Amino acid sequence: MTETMTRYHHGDLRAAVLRRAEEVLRESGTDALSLRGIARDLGVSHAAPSAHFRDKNALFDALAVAGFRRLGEVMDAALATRGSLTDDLVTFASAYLDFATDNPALLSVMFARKHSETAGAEIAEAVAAAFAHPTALLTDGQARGEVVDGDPEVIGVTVLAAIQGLATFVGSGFVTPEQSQRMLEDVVATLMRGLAR
Amino acid sequence: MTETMTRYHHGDLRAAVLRRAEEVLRESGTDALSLRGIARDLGVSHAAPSAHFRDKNALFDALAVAGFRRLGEVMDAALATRGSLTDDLVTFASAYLDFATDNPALLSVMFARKHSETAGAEIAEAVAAAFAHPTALLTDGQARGEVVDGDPEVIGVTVLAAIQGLATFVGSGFVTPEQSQRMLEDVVATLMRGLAR
DNA sequence: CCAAGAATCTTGACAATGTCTAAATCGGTG
DNA sequence: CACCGATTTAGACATTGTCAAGATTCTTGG
Repeated sequence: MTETMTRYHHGDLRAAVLRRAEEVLRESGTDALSLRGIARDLGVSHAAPSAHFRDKNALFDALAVAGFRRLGEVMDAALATRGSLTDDLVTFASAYLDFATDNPALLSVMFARKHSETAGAEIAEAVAAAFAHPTALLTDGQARGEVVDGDPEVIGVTVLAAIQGLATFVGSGFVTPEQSQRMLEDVVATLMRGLAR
Repeated sequence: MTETMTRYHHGDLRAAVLRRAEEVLRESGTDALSLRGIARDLGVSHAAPSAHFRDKNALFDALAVAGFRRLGEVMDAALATRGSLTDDLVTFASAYLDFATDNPALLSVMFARKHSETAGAEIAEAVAAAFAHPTALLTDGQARGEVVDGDPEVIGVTVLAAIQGLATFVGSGFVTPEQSQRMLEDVVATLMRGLAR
């Protein structure tokens, strides 16, 4: 950055590329992301990243994996202390929406449909880890008798889908971050209560 | 209209560009979409589309508007005949997921965050029209005493978010279209029943 | 009817980008 | 210490979005 620490050629590229790529994504969006631009910012030649990322798609794949990993960590941290099921769901959704608000471009990369076959497995693993939480919350809730019976996986999908939908609305700008906090609570309350009378 | 378009130079470009752009989006995805490629396919010069679309972003904006309009029509058609609330919700969700399955790239364009200020209003209108249905369904359900009381807007957001989340999962490939049909029914059932016990 | 004037389309040019190839440079290992 | 693989560089190429004139067609007012 400001520091001209010109190690000869080498440094920990790949990590540096990933870091800078996420920055660009957050600050300027997806179209502003160019391999040459990143290389320029890092002070390496334009083809240097190709040693670590075969393709631009490979970079996107790596960004998606890193994104899901970080999302998982964020949720782990958010759910470190637990309360009632409703509270926990709100906490979970809130953490997710904060992530979506702070990284809309990254989120759309994560849910892009271009992942290579090989990266797909890695991504699927990270997704499973990040999305295991609601199912776990529901399983616990069932054990405490707070939650209706049924396959926690199935019920978890509903919760996950609702929150993911909200995240999409926030990420696409149809809902402002301010509105999202209220909506989130409404959605969780509605989910808990159910629609039928 | 069955008339072949190739008049002199002119024809109904703009419409032709939009049509071809949707085709490319459906058949080859977003990165395969290039203004020059479309112009080539239509047999016009590479700069011809610029008369109708200032930017590539302007084309994306127009695609998003057209997409939401068509989505609204699809839902109108699907909900022409009505049944029980549960059936109607399944019908609605099914129509949405079919759309998402058939046009994943278009869907991601529709929910991209790059819409220009001017197109934003047009899009918002189309979105409101397309997404008014679940709220209407719930209002009717409330009138019949099938649905819990409360602001239909608020409850509608939950339904919409859940379905949108499923659509995202399908569109990104995490869920196959075959799985989505079962999930959809599970999600609607869970929504109706509620989580609390 | 016809002459502007606007809309549409073409041609040419430019910078930027992703990607490929060949050569140079570094680090570690035998 | 020499060698080999990993890393980086330099150069080249096709493609793309965009801009600036210029040509062509359509429209419209006098």
